[in-house]
Amino acid sequence: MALTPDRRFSIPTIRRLPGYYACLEHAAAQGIAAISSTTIAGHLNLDPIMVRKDLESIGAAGRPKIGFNVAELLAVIKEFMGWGRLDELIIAGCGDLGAALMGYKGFPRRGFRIVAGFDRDPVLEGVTIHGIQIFPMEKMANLIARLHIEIGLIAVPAKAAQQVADQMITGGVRGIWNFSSAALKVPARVIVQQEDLTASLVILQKNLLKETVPS
Amino acid sequence: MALTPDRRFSIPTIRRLPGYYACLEHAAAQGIAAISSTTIAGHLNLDPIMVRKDLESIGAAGRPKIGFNVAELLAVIKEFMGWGRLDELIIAGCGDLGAALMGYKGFPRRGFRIVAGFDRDPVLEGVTIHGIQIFPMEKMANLIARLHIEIGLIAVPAKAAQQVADQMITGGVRGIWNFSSAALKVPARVIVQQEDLTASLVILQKNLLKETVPS
DNA sequence: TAGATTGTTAATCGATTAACAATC
DNA sequence: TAGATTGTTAATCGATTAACAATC
Repeated sequence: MALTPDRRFSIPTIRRLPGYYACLEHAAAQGIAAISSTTIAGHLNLDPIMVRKDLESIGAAGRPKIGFNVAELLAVIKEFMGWGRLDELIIAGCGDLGAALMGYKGFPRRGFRIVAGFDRDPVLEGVTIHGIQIFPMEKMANLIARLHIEIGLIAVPAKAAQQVADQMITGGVRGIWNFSSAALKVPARVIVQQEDLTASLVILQKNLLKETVPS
Repeated sequence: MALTPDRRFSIPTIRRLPGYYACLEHAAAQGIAAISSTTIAGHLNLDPIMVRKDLESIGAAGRPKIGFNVAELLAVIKEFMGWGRLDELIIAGCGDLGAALMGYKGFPRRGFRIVAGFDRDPVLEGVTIHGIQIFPMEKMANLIARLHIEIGLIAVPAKAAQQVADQMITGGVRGIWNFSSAALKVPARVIVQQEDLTASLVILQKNLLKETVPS
């Protein structure tokens, strides 16, 4: 039996794609039809070879001397990133961070829709934030199951995160995007993507430090 | 002249450290004095060897048979991540996302303080969000210079991002944490850390997909 | 002591960079 | 055609994983 081609995608590549996309949108807005990997790389401070490798890995093809067709490339990235499809999410925790995520325009623009919010606080029950209704936490598992939601966002304090995760898993999510600092215990079949904004900030800081004190 | 030891830190390591920290805090709360790399790894679904390597790279030492001293390890991570120091930031764009970042409790807990917000909208002028005052955009460069701010957060729409970045650089920031999707053009000495939340979401999605269709 | 666990050295793996032939 | 740019194959680099000796 032939092995599935094992569609290999690398996480660094995925992280760079939004940059390429922004760059291409910019070019498209100026009516540019074709763009070279060198030009893209120049805008983003990257190696042109890396750009070509990334694009090749997602199935884009360019033409020697000409470069890559802008419209075509936008379409390929959009397809690969799944920005055409619509994916529904739910969010637990509608405090500051949760409310911001509910209103974050990047999600709908990229095909992600938060269909419901959940919060422990009874004051928020029935309230609508950015057009999304908030329900009591007890209803979460049931709603996840009924709507076949696959991904849940956790934006509750660290102390409550494990319990919330358990309820999400009971409902049937397969992936959790965890904005709390808690280290979640989940069954192997469930995937947790940890998001720690302070880590990003520290990386930036350390890079500044490196700049200041070169070896 | 001796080379500076070229303190090598790897970005993946930095991304994992908050997880270790959370795990250690949990252990500390239970009164556990020492913990093995295997235990930490088990909680976070990682390889114990990787945990040891990470800890070694930031200068932590354990003892055979015993493991790592919890309190000591917490201190080493805190020191390495710079969570003890206080670092001041400013933010441009006080809309949904900006306001959320201004209220994000993870920052003060980790020694980051947003000292001022800036927004184009005159309605917001003088308004205080989460205790942080908002100023008109025109005052940004001057305030950055006066307070010697080194890092600026950009949470404005993509279209306005470049102009805002230029003003930050005029003021003298050395690092920009860019939450907009715009590909910023900056001088070589300025470092941009791009944050694209939808990229994280796509990575989670792709991992779910991989789970479903194993080769 | 015996066994568990660290610390270190080597092997593997994957991502980035380089070299260069193919081609429009 | 000549030159620029892609696509591909090889080399390098860094991070992860493995093996094992040191040690409490």
